[in-house]
Amino acid sequence: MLAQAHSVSSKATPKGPVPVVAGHRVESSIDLMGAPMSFARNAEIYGEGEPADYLYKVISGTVRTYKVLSDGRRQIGAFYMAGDVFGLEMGDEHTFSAEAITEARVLVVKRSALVALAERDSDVARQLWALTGRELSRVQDHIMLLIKTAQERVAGFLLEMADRATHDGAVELPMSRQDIADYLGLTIETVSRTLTTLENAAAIELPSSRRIVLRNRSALNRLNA
Amino acid sequence: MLAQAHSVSSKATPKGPVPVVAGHRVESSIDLMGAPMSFARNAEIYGEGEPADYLYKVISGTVRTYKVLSDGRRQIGAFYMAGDVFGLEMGDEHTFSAEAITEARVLVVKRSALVALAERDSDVARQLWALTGRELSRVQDHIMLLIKTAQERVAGFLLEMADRATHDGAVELPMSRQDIADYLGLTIETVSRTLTTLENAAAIELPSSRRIVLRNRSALNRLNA
DNA sequence: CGACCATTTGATATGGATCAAGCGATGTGG
DNA sequence: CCACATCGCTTGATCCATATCAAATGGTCG
Repeated sequence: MLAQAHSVSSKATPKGPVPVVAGHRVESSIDLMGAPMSFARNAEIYGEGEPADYLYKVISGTVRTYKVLSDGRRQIGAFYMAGDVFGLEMGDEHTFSAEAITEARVLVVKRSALVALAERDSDVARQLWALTGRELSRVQDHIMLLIKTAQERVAGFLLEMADRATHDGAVELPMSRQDIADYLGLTIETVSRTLTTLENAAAIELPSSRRIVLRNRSALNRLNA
Repeated sequence: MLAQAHSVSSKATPKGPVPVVAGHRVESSIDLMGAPMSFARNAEIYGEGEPADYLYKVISGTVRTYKVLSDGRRQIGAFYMAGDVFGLEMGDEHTFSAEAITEARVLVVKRSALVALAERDSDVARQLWALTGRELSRVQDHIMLLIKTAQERVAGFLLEMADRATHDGAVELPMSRQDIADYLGLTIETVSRTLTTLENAAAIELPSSRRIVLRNRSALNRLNA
């Protein structure tokens, strides 16, 4: 349940003026209808199968969505960072679970309110459609990653993250090796080994395990096939 | 180019009353705006990167969408059969290529017309959104397939096809082993071997290579994890 | 009938998984 | 403030599922 999930971390504090997230004026109506909430590291935001009454927009921090198969294998569907919207469903249940990877602030928006608004405002309707469409291309790209070799998957992942989490010249990874492995359909050991291989090939540098400098983008792009 | 692609197969024959495809009254407005076209086996319907000015609805036959990586690996995104809509894009270019697997009849609908209509008719807008959403869940399911073992992928594929192409007790496969392999991220040999394994395990029967009887669904479902 | 193409089957190779230590950073209790 | 437990990550050794290479079989069409 949503209520329960929220109780995991903190009080909902809908404080006065809703914060405006950088860029993305396309989804302005979403921003205006939400209430900000905080989630602690590893807190559940919602679970698979729960009613999808809300959608979410990341203000700060990182969120993962995932599914767990009966035998425990976990597939991470996506990582969401500042500005990204997640949890928007066509059906009435969430098809993935969502957890905060880091301490995270998230705008929570009632879906029924948006859908009702979309009924009369074709602009809002288009925005909702666009969100679903953006998600679709993301997932399609993800599929293309999953058919590649380990090196290609890791290179692809690094390039993807480089566009989203670069701080003074280095990619800042908020997620663990296990998260990366479960996103790429590999094991933690393979991810680790592949990173060291890339480091030895002078394609990247690893100042620390969560901090990666892309030394040779074209080499990574080449792997990206 | 669309024009060129179409010339591959046959003349566009927009004959009088548009045929109404079984069920799916949800997309009625789409049905009403389209012109039927025929495509020969293996004919290209559109290519990756071409302008996405049209969307398509299968009347009969089967269509595959796919991408080819620089080194020739091909990933099939989906198989579309009677009633399925494909080629609907958010951007202005097709992100996959599309080909007829069998002789196919397809309703071709101008996207701009639909989008314009959606602007004023929130029902049409919702239908377009729903189509994108349906595609999204299909792709998400596909991802879950791609992280599994060969047996699980093939079992999952058979169950998926069973819901869409069963004729008097047998699944009728319109696509080749190569198509299946490229859909599942396996080789043709692995697909073939897996099928014989499943046959030996009495889970399926193979009267012919394109005809499969599901003898033990629960066994397949179990593999589906 | 013969040629061609799709599929199956067989033999071997290999990329990534698994099993198993080691190592470094982080935090906790004494 | 240090010693030690813990956790996340890396590295090493081995195994195995699937790929690759190769050939045989079967089905289809001119």
